[in-house]
Amino acid sequence: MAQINKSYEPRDVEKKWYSAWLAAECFAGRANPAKPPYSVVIPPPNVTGTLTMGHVLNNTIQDVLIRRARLEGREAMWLPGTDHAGIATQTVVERELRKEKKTRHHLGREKFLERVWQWRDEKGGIILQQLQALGASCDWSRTQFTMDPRYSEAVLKVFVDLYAKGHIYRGKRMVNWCPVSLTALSDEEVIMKPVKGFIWQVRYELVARPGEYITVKTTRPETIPGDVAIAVHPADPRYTALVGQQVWRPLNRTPIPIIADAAVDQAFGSGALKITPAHDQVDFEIGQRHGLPPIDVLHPDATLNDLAGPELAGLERFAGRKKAVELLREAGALVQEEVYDNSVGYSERADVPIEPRLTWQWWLKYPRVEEAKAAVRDGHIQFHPERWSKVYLHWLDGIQDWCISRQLWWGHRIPVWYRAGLDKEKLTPADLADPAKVHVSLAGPADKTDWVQEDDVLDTWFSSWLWPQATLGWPDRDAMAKAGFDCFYPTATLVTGPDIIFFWVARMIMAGLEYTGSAAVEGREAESRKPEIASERPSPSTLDLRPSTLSAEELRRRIPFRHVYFTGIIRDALGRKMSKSLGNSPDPLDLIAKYGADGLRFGIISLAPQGQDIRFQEDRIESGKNFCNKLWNACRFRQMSGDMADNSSLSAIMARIDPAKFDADDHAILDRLFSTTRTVDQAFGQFEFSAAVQALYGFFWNDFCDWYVEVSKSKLLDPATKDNCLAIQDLVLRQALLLLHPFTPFITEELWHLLGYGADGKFLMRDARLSDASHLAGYGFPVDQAAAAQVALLKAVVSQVRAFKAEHGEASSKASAFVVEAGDAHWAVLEANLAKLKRLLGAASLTRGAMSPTAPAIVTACGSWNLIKQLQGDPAAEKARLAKEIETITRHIAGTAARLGNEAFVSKAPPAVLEGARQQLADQQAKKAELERLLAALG
RNA sequence: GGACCUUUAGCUCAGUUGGUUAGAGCGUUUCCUUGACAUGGAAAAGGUCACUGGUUCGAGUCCAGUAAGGUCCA
Repeated sequence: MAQINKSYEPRDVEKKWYSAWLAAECFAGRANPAKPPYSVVIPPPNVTGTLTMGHVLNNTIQDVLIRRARLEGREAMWLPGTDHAGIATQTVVERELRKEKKTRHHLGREKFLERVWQWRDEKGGIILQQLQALGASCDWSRTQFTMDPRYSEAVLKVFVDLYAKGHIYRGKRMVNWCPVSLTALSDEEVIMKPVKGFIWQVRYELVARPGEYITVKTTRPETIPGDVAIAVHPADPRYTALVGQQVWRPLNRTPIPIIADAAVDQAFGSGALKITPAHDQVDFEIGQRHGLPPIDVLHPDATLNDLAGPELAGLERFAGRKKAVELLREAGALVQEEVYDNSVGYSERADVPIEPRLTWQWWLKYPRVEEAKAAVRDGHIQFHPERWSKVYLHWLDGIQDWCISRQLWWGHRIPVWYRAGLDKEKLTPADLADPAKVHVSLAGPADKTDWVQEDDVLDTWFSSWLWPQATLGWPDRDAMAKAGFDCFYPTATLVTGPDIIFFWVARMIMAGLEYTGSAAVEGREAESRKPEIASERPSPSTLDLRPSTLSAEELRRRIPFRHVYFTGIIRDALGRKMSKSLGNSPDPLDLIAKYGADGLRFGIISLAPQGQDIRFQEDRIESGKNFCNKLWNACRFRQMSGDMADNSSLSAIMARIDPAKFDADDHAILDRLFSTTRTVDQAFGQFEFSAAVQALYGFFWNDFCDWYVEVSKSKLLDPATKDNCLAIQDLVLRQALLLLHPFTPFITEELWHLLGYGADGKFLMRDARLSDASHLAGYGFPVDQAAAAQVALLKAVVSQVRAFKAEHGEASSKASAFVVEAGDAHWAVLEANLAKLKRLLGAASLTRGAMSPTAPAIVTACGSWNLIKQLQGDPAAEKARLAKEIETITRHIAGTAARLGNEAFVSKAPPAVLEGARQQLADQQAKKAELERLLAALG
């Protein structure tokens, strides 16, 4: 057996085992009727992404779950992959092109896409390699990409199907337009930010009554040329007389009407509102009601166009705003300029203010909204922490149609074809429903020359919402059988951040409910034989969304996952989000190099309690590393302590243990092993990973290393106890390695083999099985609670006496002499543990005898102790010390006595509590009496 | 404006259904290189559990309110 080095060096160990695991296909999850399945799909990182601390936390938790499931004997399968990330990826490649002084338009769509694929093949998916460094035990043979041909087909099939069912429609509506990326964004991709700006009061002169004005407030004077009306509330007495009149629009001077509309807020500003239908959602709706056509004064890149008038045309929008203010001032239309705190929507990706813009887009009316609520409300899907379900349900209550088209090239091109020669901008609802004009199918029209395909691609989330089922082969029956769909769907747990609860979690649930379950798949097959497009499609406004028809059983079969664990967000030490621009995010690979993957994993889990954001502290990662070193050295101690015996199985080790030879410490450590096993079991059940890690840390470091290993040192010298002690160490180390393995996979695998728990070709991670507490107890060891209590007593005494020594200036290692005055029972306990105690206390002698009045003394739970020093103690100081202790104990006695003197407490408190208090009082009084005796003896 | 979260030691956080003198890690101070580990050991100092009321024999824990900070939605 190889000798264990003095300190743990992670680098080589990690490399060695990861390749060994890969070579032995330890990560493979295969449908296996003999084992209960446990599956997890990775939240696919952007293909452009690199590993962040957020990924570290998220993927460590997934790996912990998967590795624990393996040890519990489940068929564990963790499915990895990446997301094509439309805008992000396209932006990366366009940036490369810019260095060559080119744009994607120079290349054309086809060449550009070739270029993107080339980029993907060369540089995409680095993050998956990085996950390997972290130890992620994904089944890499299943790696998926949302643009893979089979996956893409699933995406497009869903589009065609939802179109056929009337859930998808094309409409010219107000969207969030990103003037940098030149594409529509969904509401979820817009970040509201507070912005300090101005609001301007502008007056519009009445055409019929020169010199009289109506005043409005606006933050966007550059859009005034797009004004088509001034609106007031119909019940506003200030303006009733003016409704129907005309005013002069002050820029691009034209008469526009004053109209009345109930949507106007009378309390805002003057109560009059300028109506610019092309640039504001509310204005658009008001314009629609009054038959006022919008005037769009902006180009797609948000520069002002000719409709803005000659002075403004060509200006960038913020320059245009300044210019518009100048023009208004010159024209005498500007009444006032005020500082104003506004809330402005920013494009998440490009970080510029979005423009509300009227464009033709494809929209989805969500399927299965009611069922999606029921699935969570009725507990078929459980959120951890539970409170997120409220956020989820609230979003579903106010759900808006999803803008699924994007004006990008990289993505799933929408499978819609328009008859050549049609003006796409001018299609009526009737045209859109006419198969002779618009064709929707997977294969496309038979005669492609006569048709033109839609330019737009689908929102990336329209592919990732199918992730749990499409990665398992859906909807292709052969692929599903091969991937083990029936075994692994629904997946067990989704681990993700609450920031994508709407983007992704909710949508996956709806997609799962719509498209999985045996009935749904059968149904689809029947449907696909029908013509793709119904001749009479319901118009979107009258679409009859099907009521909830899924039984509870069907819901359980269709949901994509049973549990959703929401991680916290990793923040820096100041509580700020980690971001590239702030540069406050450490590189996880640096941390792995510095602390080891296991140290990083252990550290990140230990500082991530359920449901809270996490302030990152590198010192916690360092203590993860230190823990690994402690584990390492405890095993090293075992190896140095005696020859290795049969460790090949749990029962082999158990057979080496003879309970008849147990002393109190043996009982106590086994008691703690069992209770820690239970604690960890429970923590997993409640998704409390940091609690599990803390329990293991405390058990291993404090109970095992600080106490049991120390007492072992004298037990190992005695041939009568040596073998038993080694066997108990072997048992504790084995179980500790098993319990720790999900958190620290590399070091535990290494030690597993170094200590002979696993044979060659067998792996802790794959072949070992975790025994729960009741299974361990099944070996019939009588864990003696009285013995465990005795150890607790000894620990308290040892700690007290050590402090006593330190207080009197004796180093813990100094061989001191103690005289103890104790009753027979207490002395019996001390005597039985004499060798251990002398070692733990650094005592040259520990004898029973009468107290000396001059030597320093202390009252412990096991009698009174003298510390015999070469020089005599200082009686005055000793007196003062004892007096202070008496004062403290007297205070405690008063408190306890007061509680017991309370009639209500005595009559109402439970007997155990009452008895505890009485015992406490007795102990306190005894201690006080002893202290007083010592004080009196000093004279 | 609505909803949720947080407030406990110098810092970051635990504290499960209310029950002895409120815990951990890091940091600080003192001592110790003894044969697993200085990535270590032994000890010490450090808390009015944000605030105000209430329920209770008993509140860090339950209830109501206030304040501060944060997140999401509109």
